[in-house]
Amino acid sequence: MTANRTIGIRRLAAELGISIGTVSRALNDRTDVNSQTRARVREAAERLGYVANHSGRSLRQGSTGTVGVLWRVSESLETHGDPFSVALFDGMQTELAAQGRDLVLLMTQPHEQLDRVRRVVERRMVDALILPWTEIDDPRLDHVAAQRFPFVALGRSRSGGDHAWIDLDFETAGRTTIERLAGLGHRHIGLMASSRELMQGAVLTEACQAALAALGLPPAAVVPDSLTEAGGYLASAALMERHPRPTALIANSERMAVGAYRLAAERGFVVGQDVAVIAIASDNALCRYLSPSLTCFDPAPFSLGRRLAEVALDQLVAPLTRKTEQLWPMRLIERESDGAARPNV
Amino acid sequence: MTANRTIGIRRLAAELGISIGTVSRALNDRTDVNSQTRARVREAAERLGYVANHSGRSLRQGSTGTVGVLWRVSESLETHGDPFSVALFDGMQTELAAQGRDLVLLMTQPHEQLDRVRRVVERRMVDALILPWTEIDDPRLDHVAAQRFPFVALGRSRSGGDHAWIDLDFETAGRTTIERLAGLGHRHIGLMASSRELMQGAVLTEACQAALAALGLPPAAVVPDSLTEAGGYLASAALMERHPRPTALIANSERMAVGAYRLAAERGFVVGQDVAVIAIASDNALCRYLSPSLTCFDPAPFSLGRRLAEVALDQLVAPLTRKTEQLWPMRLIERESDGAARPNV
DNA sequence: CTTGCGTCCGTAAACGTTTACGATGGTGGA
DNA sequence: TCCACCATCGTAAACGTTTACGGACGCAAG
Repeated sequence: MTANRTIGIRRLAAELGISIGTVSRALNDRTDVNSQTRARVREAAERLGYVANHSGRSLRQGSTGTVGVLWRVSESLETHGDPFSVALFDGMQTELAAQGRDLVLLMTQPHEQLDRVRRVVERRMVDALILPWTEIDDPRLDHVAAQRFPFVALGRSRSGGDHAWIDLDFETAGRTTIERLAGLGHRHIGLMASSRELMQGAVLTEACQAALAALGLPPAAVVPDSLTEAGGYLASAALMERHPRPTALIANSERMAVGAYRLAAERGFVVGQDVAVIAIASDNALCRYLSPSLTCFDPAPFSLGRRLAEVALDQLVAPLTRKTEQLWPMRLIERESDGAARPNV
Repeated sequence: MTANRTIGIRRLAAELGISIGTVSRALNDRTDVNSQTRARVREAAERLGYVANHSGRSLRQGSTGTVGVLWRVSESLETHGDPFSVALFDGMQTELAAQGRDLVLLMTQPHEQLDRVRRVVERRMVDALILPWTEIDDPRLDHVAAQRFPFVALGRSRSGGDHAWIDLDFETAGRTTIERLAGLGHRHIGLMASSRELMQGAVLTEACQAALAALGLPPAAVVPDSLTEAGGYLASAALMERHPRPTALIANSERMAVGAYRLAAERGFVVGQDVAVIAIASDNALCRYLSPSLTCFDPAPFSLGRRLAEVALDQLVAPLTRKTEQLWPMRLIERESDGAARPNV
């Protein structure tokens, strides 16, 4: 193993006594190259460990062969991680790798998100963007849409024009949850929604209220807060002060549910008996090992990631023409945290 | 907002009536440019939204301004996530952003890791690599070291020559754990180590045995398995068959501990009373919300991430000369899963 | 024998930067 | 007056690819 500099295409061409054009064509599977020379080139490339330089290639063809996904990492950080996102990314990576592309994870603090998007778009650091967790008015979407940059959003939004999106089916999940709780005899339901900016909070709230109205039940008491444990603690505290006191709580994240568990324990309520808790959120190990285990949903995040990557690549070939708009189903996972309603104290 | 193509440096130069060389110098804070022209260029760049193209720049200067980190995502995937890694990455991102660089997360399935490293190194897709979770004989380290590619490993290894590394201080953690258990009266201790390939398993095992020997206690029974819940279940099952039966179990990951919890429940043992459990692993929400809550360690992963990024950049400026070798402390977090020893049944 | 066509390959021009080098004009000292 | 020097800027050559264009050659049909 010589300690030489990286081997380039001309070094390889010189080695073979042919021109760099032919080498490039051979490696890129072009038709106008003899199959025998192609084989020779392939062999030499393999033998010398040649791999095309990434910067050179992407400079020439104006594309990087990568798709970027934004990852807001703030609230994940209460030493909690983010199982849903991890599975999502794994799905994306798998799909992209199958197409010979790479996934680039762009971690950002929430307040830096727009700046980061700007830089990435202007510098053309990736070919397309995947933007998770849309807000009702989302400057990120507005920006990429205005720049005609290919992207797909996880979640709907008022922003970004009629862009491609996939969203979790909070409508069905909300209705399912309400019907389930109603069937268990619950009449007074509290909803811990996400903070007001997030689109999913609005969608979920509307879905739940509509389902309650359809059943002739009184509307839910809604308290928005952040999707964190602290948020769930505060929201549930506010809800449990209401009269009549809710016998069931719906949380928009499993961490909020954890906060509600903590509050319930402090107030002497037994989750699953005195108060039912259902999380309209993605299942993970934490949900299983809480006691009582938490009833929640499974959105099959790996598959969702694959699909998102697929749509992102679609946008690449025909930006803004193929508008995917898709609701993604979530399967209910029944556990122990929700039970029949008890008469209020 | 015109729907024009991306604005390049010559467009910007033309707009100002000066040459592209001057524009480039102005934006890159070179000395040989009039401060007045510099200001004009700055203003125009801001106004027109110019940002240097990433491919062009990195092609020219032979560096990408990014640092890559490998993320093996297989075992994280039992819908669990990976809180430790997330915090680690966040720290890296923070440190790199402060230096005007970017972090690139390279997700890979375990069996693809070496190929991925090869491609990334050859194509010069990043300037340096951070390689977590070293194996005793680690082909990834051998490869990057042979290519003289700047990198830092999280964990020691027999491979890679005398490369830069930072490792969690399993020695101290192991000793602390053993002394704590011994103090509680435990005599027979079972150790669920990682699978044999991983370096940390070997280090931890040796540390525990040494600490036991120093106290005059019999060596621990060691059963290696994967760092997953399933692995913990199997390992603890094997350990609890031993005679004398261990009154305390040490797990090398919090997921292994979860597996042990499950086995204990099935066999009618009460964790924290019949059997003590300590995880020599990074704390997270799951550890807190298990019942009983899990005694484990806090390695301050955010700071660790920052430090790793720092060392990676060190390698960049002086590859292979500044050899950082650092043990990273872990703080014990006392919870409910370990208690005084009971006489065996 | 010419013409035409198809196959294969070499030439060279891009892609958007950075930077070594040289040119220009002005200023100060001898 | 002349020379040296400095500040500032333009020119052009890289960086490593891909690809449009055209040339060379062989072969079949006219």
